[in-house]
Amino acid sequence: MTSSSADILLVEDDQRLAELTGEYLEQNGFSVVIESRGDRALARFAEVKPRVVLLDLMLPGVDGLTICRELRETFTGPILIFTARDSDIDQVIGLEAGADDYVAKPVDPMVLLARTRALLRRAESAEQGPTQGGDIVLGALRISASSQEVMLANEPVALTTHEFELLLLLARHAGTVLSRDDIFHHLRGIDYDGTDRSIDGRISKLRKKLGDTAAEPARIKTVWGKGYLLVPDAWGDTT
Amino acid sequence: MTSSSADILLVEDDQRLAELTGEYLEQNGFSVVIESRGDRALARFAEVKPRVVLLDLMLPGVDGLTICRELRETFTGPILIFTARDSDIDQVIGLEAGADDYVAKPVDPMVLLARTRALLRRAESAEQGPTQGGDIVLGALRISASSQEVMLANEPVALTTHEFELLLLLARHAGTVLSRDDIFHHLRGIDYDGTDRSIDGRISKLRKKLGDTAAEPARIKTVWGKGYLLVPDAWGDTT
DNA sequence: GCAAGATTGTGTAAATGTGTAACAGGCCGC
DNA sequence: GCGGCCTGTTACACATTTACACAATCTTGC
Repeated sequence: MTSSSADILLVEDDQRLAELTGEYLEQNGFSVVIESRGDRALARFAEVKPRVVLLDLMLPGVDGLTICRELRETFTGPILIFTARDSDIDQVIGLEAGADDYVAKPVDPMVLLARTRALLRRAESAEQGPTQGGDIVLGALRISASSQEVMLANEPVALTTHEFELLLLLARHAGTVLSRDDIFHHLRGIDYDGTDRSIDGRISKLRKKLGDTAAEPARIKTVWGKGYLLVPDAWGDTT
Repeated sequence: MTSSSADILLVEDDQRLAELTGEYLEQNGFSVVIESRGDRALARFAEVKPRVVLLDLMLPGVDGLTICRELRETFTGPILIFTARDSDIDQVIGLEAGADDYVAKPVDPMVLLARTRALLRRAESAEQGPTQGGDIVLGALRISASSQEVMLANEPVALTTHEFELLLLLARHAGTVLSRDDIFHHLRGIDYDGTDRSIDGRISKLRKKLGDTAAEPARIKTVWGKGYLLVPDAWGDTT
């Protein structure tokens, strides 16, 4: 389940090309999963949960554009189409199907890498949102990123560095479920191995310090099987 | 004059090409400002404050890449480079200079339009925050994909992960019959074996939690021999 | 280098979700 | 109305996931 997550899902039926490309991307720091069958692309996507999808259109059996559209129903991250079908009109159709980029084959892996990076750069910098730099205020909760201080109802809350960073992460994405995998990526830059319970421990401490209980968590909720979620409006009045 | 704002800043020294392209973009709903001199691009940018910059690299006097880098220091929106310099390595350099896309000249205005739209789509949807995209509202039913929360008539409905995903799927395709096979594909990525009753059970629980009865299902209907269907307008008034 | 504190990993009981089987009906063509 | 197939519902064994205490390891200030 969470066991096989990766940065990039590469959907390409030409085995040799796929492996070559995948290797190049991996040499440059990405983890890659290759899927050669179009009809399994969606299933594989659900399993791998990649940050970006590289999609060949010419797949046996299934139309790549259909995959692209169906992906877009659930996936907000970047989709890059790379294909031999390279007329102007094909490009337009591909982009309107929801793709973010459209590259003609044959494509130098170097170019693919540069474009993938450009897509991720944009998608993930935007993800952090405009709250990035300064303070976050949610009702009576105030978090100052610069001074590493947290105030709740005008009382300072003493947090350790990691507790603070976890809270900050949750607050930046307030109202969004963050999986343990997300949390590991943001806080440590590594994949979650699926067994580690240290996040749980940190959440537990955070809840205690913020006056929340696991039995009836109003502020930091557990979304079973998914992760944790900071509730935006459960922090009392701004005073 | 200084107040002249526009959607697109087009930096291109070939007068004829610039006008042709600009016209096409304007016909498609964008306001365009053309700047032919590279050394004035930054000043013009500050004046126009466009949502996106289309940048030719081969400008007399100034290096387009330098403009791109300098733009990036203040501009977070999309930059698209279109140029005659089209080797792989040029692309990589352009993208690493902070550009979001790199297109070879000559380029069909249609393609330029499609790519501009794709860039804006991503840049501006991200700007609105992550909660925006995944929400579905049908009358008094509100589903938030990002927080995995369901509200019915302003009351939260407690659903398990699978119940939630099933409801989300039905709601995304509201008004369309989804077969068990469709549901299996979307939720588990595998074929329906024809005997599994787990979907039925989940539908049953969903109906109960959403105040629907199987005898007279107004909200989630059974289409006999086909599958299930979420009725779009059976959820009461928006309140 | 020491001690206090922070961080990470592990074990385990408890909580929660899930498929399955079984039975009771309902729908359909004839 | 009849038989065959499809669906609704529920209970329950089973699997998964979580909370939290505790121990091991790592930092940090002094």
